Amino acid sequence: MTGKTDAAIKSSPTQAELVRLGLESDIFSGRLAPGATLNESRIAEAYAVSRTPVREAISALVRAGLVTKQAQKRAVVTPLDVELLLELFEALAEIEGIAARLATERMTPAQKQALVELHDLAQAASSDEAHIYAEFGRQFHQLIVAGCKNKALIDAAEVLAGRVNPFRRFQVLAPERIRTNQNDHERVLNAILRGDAQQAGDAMRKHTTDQGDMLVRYIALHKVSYADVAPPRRENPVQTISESG
Amino acid sequence: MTGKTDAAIKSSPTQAELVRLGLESDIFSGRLAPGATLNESRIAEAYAVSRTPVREAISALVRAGLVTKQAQKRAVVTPLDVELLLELFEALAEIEGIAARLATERMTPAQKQALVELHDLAQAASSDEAHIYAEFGRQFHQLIVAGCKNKALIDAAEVLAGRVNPFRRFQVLAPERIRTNQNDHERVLNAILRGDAQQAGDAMRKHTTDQGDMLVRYIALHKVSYADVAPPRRENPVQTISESG
DNA sequence: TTTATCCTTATTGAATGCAATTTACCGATT
DNA sequence: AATCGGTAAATTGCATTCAATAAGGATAAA
Repeated sequence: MTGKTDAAIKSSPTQAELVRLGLESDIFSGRLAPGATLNESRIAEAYAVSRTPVREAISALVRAGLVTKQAQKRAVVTPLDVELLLELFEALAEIEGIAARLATERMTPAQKQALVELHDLAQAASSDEAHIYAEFGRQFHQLIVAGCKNKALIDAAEVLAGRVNPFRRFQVLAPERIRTNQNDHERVLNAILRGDAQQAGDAMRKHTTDQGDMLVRYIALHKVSYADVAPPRRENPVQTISESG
Repeated sequence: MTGKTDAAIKSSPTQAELVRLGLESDIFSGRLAPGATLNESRIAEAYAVSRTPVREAISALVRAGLVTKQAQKRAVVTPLDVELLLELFEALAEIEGIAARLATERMTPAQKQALVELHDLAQAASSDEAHIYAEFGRQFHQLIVAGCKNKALIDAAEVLAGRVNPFRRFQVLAPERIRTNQNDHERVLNAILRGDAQQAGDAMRKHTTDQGDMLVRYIALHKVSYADVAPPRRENPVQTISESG
């Protein structure tokens, strides 16, 4: 493989897929805030592709629930809806609870060990930047969900976690909240190590429920309004993909 | 402006959406069997549209899990995979169990009444054609899931039920199996009416688990092989959408 | 000033065309 | 006979283009 077309980078991942990943990242990071409108042409320009793959990417995000769209109208990043957010967390809590229950009996000793190590890492990181701790927290949940070894369930959990993602960034992890979080995780972890599936499931469900309540309360208290989330008028900037080579 | 384009029928539902619904129906009915390949051009021809909306429809089905596709390769109707089928049913059973538990405390009296009536209707229909009873059974599950009043959970259940759908047609409902099914439903129904959420959830989960086991056993026993499901060579016919007016 | 209506522009939905890749076919070699 | 390679045909991914619809703004009326 020598020259080929200098534009063609690598076709294994489709253009549409690359755009999808880019937009998803923009949404998760808040560069595309809930309520922002998506302009196909502008996105196409930003990613240096035609509108076709952009449309595919957008419709994928619609199916994932991250973007909302009516026929003939502009796509918008799914707006903040406290009602729905609570429902998402309720569903996520139930499913993660199930996953934890199943994982207790399905994780290999090595996987349980990995979970312990991750927990300890998080403990050590808890004094560092909050977003570092948050990442460990996310991985903790992910490891447990993966432990249930049921693709369909893992999928469902990922979809829900993804939909909740854009709103997590509103949540500031105060040191005290990190402590609570860590205690919750420890309770789940101990139940898993003890082999008490029921208890693990219950603890996990309660933990995620609490997380949701906290987030919703934070949003309500700080009056995170539509305006904070979606600039009312101005067209939103779109991240340009960085060209490599 | 009287005539307009005679081809343009009505643009509220998108072309892509119409094609998606058509393909979905073909898959559920078995006209497009698991393992069959989807040819964009041919489908486009059959539906009298260009390939663009067809591609959108296909990628929607991919996201729903009904169709499988790798970049640059042909899309195929997701093949029969007993392993995965068991996982799907396990996940569906857990989620429907949760839904039943929540529904017990959230359904209005009117909704519970509707459930009772549906159950009685099914009872009466149980001696008729099996597929009529099957439809009532589907609705019974659907009413309960809807009763949990959590959009996210309802969504998750629908996705899973949809993925399992293409394989249900292998299952012949023998009179004796209908009896068992009806008994299961009655157990769930009684728990709901009694207000015993825990019991309703457990009964529901067990019921759906059993359904899955039955289906998988049927498939194994009757040696439903890949060949039965996917004609190895021949291109598959595609249903033509019926033109109205 | 506010509100409603028309008109212009911006934007989406879909058709068509082309390059790149995969699949199918066929003869050569072991 | 089966496997491997190479070539032709089929098929996908994407760009481009055009018609149809929605959004935005100016003008007129209240």
